[in-house]
Amino acid sequence: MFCSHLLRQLQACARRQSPSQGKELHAQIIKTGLEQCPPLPNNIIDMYGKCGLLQDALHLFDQLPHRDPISWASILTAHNLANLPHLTLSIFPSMFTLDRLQPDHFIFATLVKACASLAALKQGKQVHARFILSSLPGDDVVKSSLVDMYAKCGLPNEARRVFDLISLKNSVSWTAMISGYARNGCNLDAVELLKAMPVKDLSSWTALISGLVQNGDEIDALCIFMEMRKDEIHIRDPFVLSSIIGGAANLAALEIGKQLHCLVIVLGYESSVFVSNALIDMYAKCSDILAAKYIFDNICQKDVVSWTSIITGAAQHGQAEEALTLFDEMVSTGLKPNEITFVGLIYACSHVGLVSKGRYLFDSMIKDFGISPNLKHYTCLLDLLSRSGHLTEANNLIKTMPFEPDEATWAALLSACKRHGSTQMGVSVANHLLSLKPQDPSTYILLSNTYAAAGMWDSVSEVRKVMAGMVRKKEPGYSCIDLGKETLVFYAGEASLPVKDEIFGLLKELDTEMRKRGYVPDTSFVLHDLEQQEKERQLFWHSERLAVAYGLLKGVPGTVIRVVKNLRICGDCHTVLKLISSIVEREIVVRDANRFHHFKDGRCSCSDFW
DNA sequence: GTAGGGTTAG
Repeated sequence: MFCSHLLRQLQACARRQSPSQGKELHAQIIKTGLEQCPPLPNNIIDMYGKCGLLQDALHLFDQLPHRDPISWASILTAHNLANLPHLTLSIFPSMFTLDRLQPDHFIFATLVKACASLAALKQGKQVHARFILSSLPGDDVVKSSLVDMYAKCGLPNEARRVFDLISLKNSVSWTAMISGYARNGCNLDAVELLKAMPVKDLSSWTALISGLVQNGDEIDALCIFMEMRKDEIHIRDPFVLSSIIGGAANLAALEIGKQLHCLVIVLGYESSVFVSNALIDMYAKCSDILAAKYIFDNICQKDVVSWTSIITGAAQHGQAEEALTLFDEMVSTGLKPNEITFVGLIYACSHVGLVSKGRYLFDSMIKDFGISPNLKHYTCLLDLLSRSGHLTEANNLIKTMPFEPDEATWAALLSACKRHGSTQMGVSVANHLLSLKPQDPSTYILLSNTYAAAGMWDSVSEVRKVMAGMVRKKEPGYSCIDLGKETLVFYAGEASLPVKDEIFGLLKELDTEMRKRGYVPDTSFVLHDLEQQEKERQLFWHSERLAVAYGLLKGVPGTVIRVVKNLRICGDCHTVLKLISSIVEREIVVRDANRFHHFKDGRCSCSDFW
């Protein structure tokens, strides 16, 4: 009787996830002498796991004289909950060797989940095989977990094969499969499956929308979100909101982002930390760093993602001191930074040339916070060193770091070689880069200019040939401007331009004023073989200039002009926009494929390096 | 005691 009362209390405590009450309850159970009375021990392990007290769970688990499959399921789940799926898989074999027990369907599902979160296909297949050979291959819950595992390993067709074998599909099975399709770019299959679902619930819509966002199909995600609103689905939890706000962030679509923020308020989800974190990131990526800070300041329970989002936001906007101050504040509140926090911090340092501070943070991350650096950390560090002229050190780093450098890593080094006039190293880096068959058009400009500077004309023409072959396949450069009442997309060149004459007139007028102030067009950013005058004409019609001109003509006077460009901004446009910002005394913010540029009073927040 | 849908990265 007393035992069942304690059992209920344990379960309630696990649901509330209250560690202090849990410990108290355990102490009470020890006092009553019922500690070994089944089923209490397994429930205590489960409670500790759900309250985030893995060490306490393990301590009790190790002391148990008689462990059963439930004890094992509880301790394995505790490891999954603590975000340690690797340990879930590595302690599992002791179930045979130590206790001579066989896994049941609960344990299979837990193991598959661990494989899914690690995207560990090989181990996932091993668990799948063992499940088929076990005496319980018909369990639908395990099958749903397998659907998710195959989807997360990038095999939606494998996932579908298992999905079709589920005898009684519930909301979880459908959601796993829809999410799997959407995440892997099978948008039509995902939409079709949602339509085929007998009872569509909020989870299935959320799975579709967030999968599309994760796969970079934000426009599709927004369309589906509007369809969901039309269907009058009750948004009973904020999952879908944080997803779709992330979509607006990736598109740098400020007006849509603001509307979603309104929806958050209307639906009463302002207090969700997930939503607030997504809003911080959205406003930062939409270049409204003040709004991002406002959201951040108003979060009651800031977590590591809140801090990392605002630190990264400040860093991307060139506010390095602010980012470093925020970091100190974060540490003083007792929160532990994660690996992403350090990417933001080193990035911040590299943009203002704080070399020793950046190096210090890199070392401190390893020594003081026990975080081992990944490729992004090395790329940031390399960027920091090479930007500030430590080219030899940077070159050594790229050769000795324990990761294979990718296009962005080499391009960062090459860009620094160019800036610091190191032709010899530039050529050797360019050769590496070219052999990687780069995807980014601006990489080709960089390569061509490097070879041209070294007088290697054969290599220049080779670069141009490769470039000409791929340019038709690549997305053309464009710039968007959002004026609230309308959003316009401008492509380079003068064809089919709205208010063409007015734009031409304004740009011409500005060009005259710029030349008075010493502007000479830098045609090294034009890759095609053209006469000087024609090259200048090409620059004149670059999409970012058209968008800015339109903003000056049609936007509310005095407001910030915000432009989003899909490629990197060209060097000549960078010079031009600096000049324009001082001539017209307006702040212009351009978000290009890589970073933000705040042009104000003739200067840019990126310190002329991008 | 098990499975799905949410935020941060050059």
